[in-house]
Amino acid sequence: MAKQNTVFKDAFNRCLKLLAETSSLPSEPELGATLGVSRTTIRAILTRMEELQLLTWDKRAKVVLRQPKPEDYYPAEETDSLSDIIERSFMRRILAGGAEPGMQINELELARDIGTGTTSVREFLIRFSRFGLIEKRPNSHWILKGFTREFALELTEVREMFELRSAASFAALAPEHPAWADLDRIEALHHEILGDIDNRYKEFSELDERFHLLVHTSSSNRFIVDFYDIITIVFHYHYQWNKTNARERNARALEEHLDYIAALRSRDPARVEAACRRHLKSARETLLQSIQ
Amino acid sequence: MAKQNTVFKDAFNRCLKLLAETSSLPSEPELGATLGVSRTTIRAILTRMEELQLLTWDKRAKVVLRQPKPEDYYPAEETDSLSDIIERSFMRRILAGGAEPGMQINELELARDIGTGTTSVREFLIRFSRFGLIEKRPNSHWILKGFTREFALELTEVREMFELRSAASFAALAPEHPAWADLDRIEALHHEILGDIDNRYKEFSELDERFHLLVHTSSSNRFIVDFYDIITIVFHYHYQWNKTNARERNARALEEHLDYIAALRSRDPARVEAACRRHLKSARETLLQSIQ
DNA sequence: TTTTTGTCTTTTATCCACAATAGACAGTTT
DNA sequence: AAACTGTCTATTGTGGATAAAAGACAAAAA
Repeated sequence: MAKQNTVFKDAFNRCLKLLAETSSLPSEPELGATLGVSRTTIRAILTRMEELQLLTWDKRAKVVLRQPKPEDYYPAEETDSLSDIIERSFMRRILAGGAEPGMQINELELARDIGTGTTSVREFLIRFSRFGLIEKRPNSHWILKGFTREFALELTEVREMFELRSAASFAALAPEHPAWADLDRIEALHHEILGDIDNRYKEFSELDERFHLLVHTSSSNRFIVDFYDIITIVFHYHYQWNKTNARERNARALEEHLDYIAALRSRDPARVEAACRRHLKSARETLLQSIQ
Repeated sequence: MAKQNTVFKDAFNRCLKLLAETSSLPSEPELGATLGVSRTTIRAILTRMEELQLLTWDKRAKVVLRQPKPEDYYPAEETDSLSDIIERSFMRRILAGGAEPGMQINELELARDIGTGTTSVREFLIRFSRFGLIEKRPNSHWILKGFTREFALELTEVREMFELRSAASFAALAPEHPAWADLDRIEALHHEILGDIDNRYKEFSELDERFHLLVHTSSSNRFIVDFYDIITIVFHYHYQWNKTNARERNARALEEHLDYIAALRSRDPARVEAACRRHLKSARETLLQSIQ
């Protein structure tokens, strides 16, 4: 097959949820805007819905006939884009499987393993190479540089440089800048999660990403913001892998965040720097600890 | 054709130069190591040389029959790898041609224009995207973000952060570290070029890259070193494009480098920082000036 | 006039095929 | 024994084909 229709399937599933809430659907362009797909895809969705007798569709009239049933949805594993699948397989191999630094990575073998063509694997590896974990030998294989202590130290060194600078710009933002409102919402979520930490500590990872990304964004520097992708992917897979003491670690990080947020609000550069450094230091220690 | 044999042609040309200097060639593995290619390619080269009656080849005996003539060489344009060709075409389009920020980039059109397949163009764009000049809309086109003033400012901001830190580490290197010897050679070249600036000012660009890369390398941080690629490519194409006052600009930069080098030698952090800042400031001004 | 729909074209994502290149291994030479 | 060559296999780089998805444009409806 030339192209997976995951965009269609995913949009179809999301459209089913919309359908559950109304008795008729809006115009094709409007649906497209809502679901973030083109009209071509919308029309394919409507056609499929008609087939399933979920609605009648005649030009503008889209009348809902019945509520969607669980079997109307496409299974979740069919809605993941190929690049997501490749990313997950690859990260599992290099993080979980005993992947030694220096190991060779073979495009063909990886592709066979995942059950996909080589082109997609190749493109993934090229994209992934900017994270500094693999390196290409032209006309030959890739080399795994490995998720080592050095990697973590180099990553955190740059992260700290960037975040200190971003935090300083954040504190200097005009009071009417929308970032302050985002910060309010994020702070409120911190309190919520801390209030029910035993049950909700797992939500930290996502909140952490949101918070730090907000800080980095205020640098208004594409290189700084883009770099945060590396942090995100490393921490994302890392949290999945290393779960020891997650509750305590997250509770502590939440407290540090609150301190950091208060410092940002004070707009006092020295205080911002101190709070930021304190949090980054403990984030680095957590990461290093989990490496060996 | 499935794959261009540019590796063969380029290695063949380089092997001709080796051949001009001796009466017989070394073993296949040794030749391979010298030219940086596999034995398969070496054997293809030897076969071709036999065909051209440049040598007789029987197992270990490779006797040179005659000196290579100019027509024995493959033309230079056939030895460039496809990705280099694509890079050049692309940079010409976006730097020289009236490429407005926000413009759409079309893989198919670009491929037709360059006379190549879409796969190669696509892979180039993915690799190139880390330079922050283009951005992908999934399932759709790329957007040119443009070589704008903001781009230059964001680039130099990060560059300055990284270089200040690298310069500080450089000054702290042990005296026996090989980087000091590299620095000596680079400094000597500075004096040579300055001594004949009217004729040799064009050599600055390459020397500049070598010097700054040496400094960045001493950070021992892959992200900092990798980032220097972006600087390199931007300045590389930029110098080709903007040549006004090149002689004066380069002379001034060479003087600043010498000052910077002396500061590194002094190992005095304050002096290093001052010299580094001074040079980076003028480098930034030069870049910004040439943008509009 | 503005938005929507029907229809059609273009482009992207992906697989596959094949030449170029790398690399493995056994036998041969020094 | 160590290095080299002959031969063979495996992998990479690249063009081409095709379904999915985007998007252009005119006709139709509000």
